[in-house]
Amino acid sequence: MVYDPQEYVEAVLALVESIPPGRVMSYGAIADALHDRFERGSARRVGTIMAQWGGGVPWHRVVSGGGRLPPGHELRARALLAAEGVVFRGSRVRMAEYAWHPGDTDAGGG
DNA sequence: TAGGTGACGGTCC
DNA sequence: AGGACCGCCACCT
Repeated sequence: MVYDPQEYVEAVLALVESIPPGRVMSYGAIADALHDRFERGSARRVGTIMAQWGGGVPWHRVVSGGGRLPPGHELRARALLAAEGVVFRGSRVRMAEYAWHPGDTDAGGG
């Protein structure tokens, strides 16, 4: 299996773009989902990728495992998510309701 | 080849 | 609810 870092980056970005509005995915969930097709990858790597090339995708739908928003973009992400109907639990997203993974329905927890 | 770095994740207080 | 600590891992220098 030939592994190219650039290819992994594209896969991450593609997966982020597939996240339905009003739904979120954690860095770890993304890494785990891609772990099926890439032997390399981790939540850390996904975070680094988002920091560098996340500008062209719905980055606000990617949050930490605990539903926390990306450092430096908390206000921005919060506003964007709120506009999509995401309800916050303090300063965190309620992962139990909004967590999404490939293959799941696009309907939210409601 | 070795060392530093970071949009993480879970635990402990 | 908030903050500090350690473990993890691939990428870059």
